Amino acid sequence: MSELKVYNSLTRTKEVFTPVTPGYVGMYVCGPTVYSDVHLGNCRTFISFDIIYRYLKYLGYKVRYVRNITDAGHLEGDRDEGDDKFSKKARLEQLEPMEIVQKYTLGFHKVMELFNNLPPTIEPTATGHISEQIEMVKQIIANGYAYIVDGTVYFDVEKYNKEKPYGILTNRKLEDLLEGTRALGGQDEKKGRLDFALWIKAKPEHLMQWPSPWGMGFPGWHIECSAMSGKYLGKQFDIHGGGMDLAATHHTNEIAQSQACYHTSPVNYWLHTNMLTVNGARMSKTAGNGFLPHQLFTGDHPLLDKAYAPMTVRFFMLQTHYRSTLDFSNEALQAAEKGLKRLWEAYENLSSLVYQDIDNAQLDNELEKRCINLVNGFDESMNDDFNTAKVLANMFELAPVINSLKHGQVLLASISKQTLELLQNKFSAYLFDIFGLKNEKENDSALLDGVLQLLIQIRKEAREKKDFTTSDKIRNKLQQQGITLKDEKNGSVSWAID
RNA sequence: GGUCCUGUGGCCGAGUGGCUAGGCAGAGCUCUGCAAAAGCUCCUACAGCGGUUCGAAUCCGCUCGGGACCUCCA
Repeated sequence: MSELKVYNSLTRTKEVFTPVTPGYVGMYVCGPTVYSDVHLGNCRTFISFDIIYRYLKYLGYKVRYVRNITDAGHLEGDRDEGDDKFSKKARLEQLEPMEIVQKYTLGFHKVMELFNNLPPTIEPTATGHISEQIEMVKQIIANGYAYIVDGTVYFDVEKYNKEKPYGILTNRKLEDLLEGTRALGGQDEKKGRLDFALWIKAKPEHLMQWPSPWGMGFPGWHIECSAMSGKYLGKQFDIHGGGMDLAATHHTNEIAQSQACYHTSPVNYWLHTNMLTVNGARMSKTAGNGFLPHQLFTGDHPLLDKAYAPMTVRFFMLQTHYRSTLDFSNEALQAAEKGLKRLWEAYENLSSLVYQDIDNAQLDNELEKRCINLVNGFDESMNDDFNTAKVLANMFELAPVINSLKHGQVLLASISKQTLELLQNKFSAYLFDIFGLKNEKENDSALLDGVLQLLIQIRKEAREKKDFTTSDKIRNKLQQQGITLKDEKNGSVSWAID
């Protein structure tokens, strides 16, 4: 089998993945800022990394997956004045800041569960790691890369850049960055216009503030990830992930902070997911074009024709590579819904096949070989920077083969028992364990099936008497209720909920 | 302005220089009391113009279009 290769933003190439400690992987993903509902763009990133997490586990790695909850300190805009988002929202909703945090953290977890994302192994909060952040800031000051102005601590970017390339992650030179930076207000305190705050002095009216060696304040925008990844994954760890929008500022500053503190590059592989777009423009909180998950599940949104199930959305996202932009549209979602249905039917057909060793002479070597190649292609594609779309294409190529085996167009003995088992095992592993899909039909109760079996029996008797009026009535009425009856080749009848 | 990404058939989308990805939609056929489902077949595209090459969707250059980041955002 091939080796796992991942696209590393730091080097802008695909590299063979070699963890720091053989057999173990440390992965940090930037989590949500919990002052409002997560939108689908946020969800895309978390789903992408959920797949990556699941695949690493499938490969046999023991993975420590850390995803933070940002619940402190983010300012509105690039200013040293102004409230943090939690205080502002708290005033609007007349709640304690920690009530806001609680509310949206619970909402976030609920959404992650609906999408069937596995929880991270550690989910640390910024407010729970204030002292770690303060210690890190102290160390950066001690190392000479930060300065204090009236209770606020700034990182000295220009000094840092003399030793290490500050813009390494996005391939930018400091001069270019300085040129591109617009003059913003409230920057008089800073020595350099790219300098960013590690610790921010709080005004008396700030609701969230903590004591520090520099007075009452709150942590800067980027230090929490550096402090918490360092604490749980070490000074140098394997994978750091997040949305592409975080690379230029947040991740760039994380690298600088960790270098300045520990004198080591914190992350070996930087993985960035691309944006979800609506009509070609990026979905974002501030642009107001965000879809909330519940709007999608209920269809309650002006741009949506109907409701879509969480698994349809998950599948929709799997059809595109995580580093490509994905455009959100009704047409694309409907296509995904139908495609997923077809895949489930193929999977159900596959699982129902029981091998019968009738005659080995009927083995179709060509078909056998084709099946094996397509199945082995699953791992090959995933090893190529998690190409989920390619895996799905192979599955769809196998679907007609599976369906033919089931419906008798092709004899089951055309493939060997081992190959059938290989298909069954790999489909199951990929659909459930790696892609994290679940069959929403599973909720169907035994009771419903019992009732339908009765109707199917009555219809069968009617058909035997050529009483098609009755038989069609049963089928049509059930269809109106959203239940489809299918007369199979062998005379049995199956049913499905649309 | 700077740093990048991107342009694939009606739509969505994968793509390692040579072997028509795949899905959805559409058309025809087989099966069937009729449907549905399933199977088979058809629809062979790579923004434009040059270049490299025996051979380019894939590499290079230019032109045009779209997008992201440089300011909180996954």
